[in-house]
Amino acid sequence: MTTRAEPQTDAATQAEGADDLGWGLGALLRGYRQRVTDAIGDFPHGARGYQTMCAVVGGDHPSQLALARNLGIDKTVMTYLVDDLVEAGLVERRPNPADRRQRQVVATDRGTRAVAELCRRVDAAENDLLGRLDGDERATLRRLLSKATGPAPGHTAEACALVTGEAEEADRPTE
Amino acid sequence: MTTRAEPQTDAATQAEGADDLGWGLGALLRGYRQRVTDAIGDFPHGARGYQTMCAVVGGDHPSQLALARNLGIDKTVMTYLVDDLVEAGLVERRPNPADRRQRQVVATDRGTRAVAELCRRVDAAENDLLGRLDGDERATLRRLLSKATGPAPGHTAEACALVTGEAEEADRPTE
DNA sequence: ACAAGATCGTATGCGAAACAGACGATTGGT
DNA sequence: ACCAATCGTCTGTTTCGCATACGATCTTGT
Repeated sequence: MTTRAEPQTDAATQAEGADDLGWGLGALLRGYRQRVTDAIGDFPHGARGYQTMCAVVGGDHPSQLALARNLGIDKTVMTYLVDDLVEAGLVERRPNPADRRQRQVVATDRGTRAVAELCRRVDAAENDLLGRLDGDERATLRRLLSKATGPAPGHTAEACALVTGEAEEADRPTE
Repeated sequence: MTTRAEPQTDAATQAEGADDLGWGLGALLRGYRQRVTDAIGDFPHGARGYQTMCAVVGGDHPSQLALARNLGIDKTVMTYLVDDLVEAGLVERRPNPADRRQRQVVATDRGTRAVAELCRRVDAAENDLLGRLDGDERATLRRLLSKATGPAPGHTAEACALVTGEAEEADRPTE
């Protein structure tokens, strides 16, 4: 069958080199989720719920859909995710006066305070995650990530969507 | 120094600042998966299958379990993932002569060629993903990711596990 | 050599999550 | 007033991770 090849061929090094971006991203995100989940304890939906709260507090999203797109999750998921946050008294759903189809998600005082508290713990978790990097490198990594993904979450949802997958259908002829 | 702008309240900026690492990682990984999925077409298990193939070709993993740990996926998933790769004629399962409990996964010639071909497309997809970054920045990002996650995938699986979440229980009590 | 315990791969069941489709409510345009 | 489009919700399907269990195999102790 001549199936076997030596452990490290040209294709091997090429594979390793071309793939370690995806691998590194995956590994780092895994570590992030793991540590954040540990850090925030029993928050409604774990790291996802926390990130949602951050987006609610940090940016002004006119609708649940904008929120969902920003975070890259499905709108049907956002429904019961917001449900649980409301039930926990962390956010409120209020009809957008400009367009009553949309429901604007705003944080309650308690929600804002909870996020501020969690942010400290998450910050510690992030520093733990990036323990192999010194201060300059951490700042550089954050800056490069931010630059690669586009403007910060809170500002222009449209530009963010370019990276989060929003413009894929528009950009891509067929699938 | 930070990319932080001025728009909102204390809690808002704090939230945004503390969270944009997780957000950036998630957004970038989403973009990566999206583009890679598009690029490789109907590969057995999409981006996951491709990454598995890369690990098979690039590193010498003694067992399916080592492979699964390296990629951060469950061993039960690895079973039928390898099943499908075998069925597609890309890899072969062979008992490890040193330990017949383990099944070593080796790439066939066809699998190696397929990976080499896919690597080119994935490389293009990655360059597209990092379109906002220039050459130096891309190299820096890769370097920082690699440094943050530990040694390269193929070499020391134990050290990789430190970041992928394997050693969480053993490592954390003191930290 | 034999028994006891640990490890690897596989099969199975359960719960969570993503995804697609459909529906009511609402908006804007004609 | 009608029609198309959008938003939020609901439902069903499929996938995925995870925990458990079991047979095969290795390791260790006696």
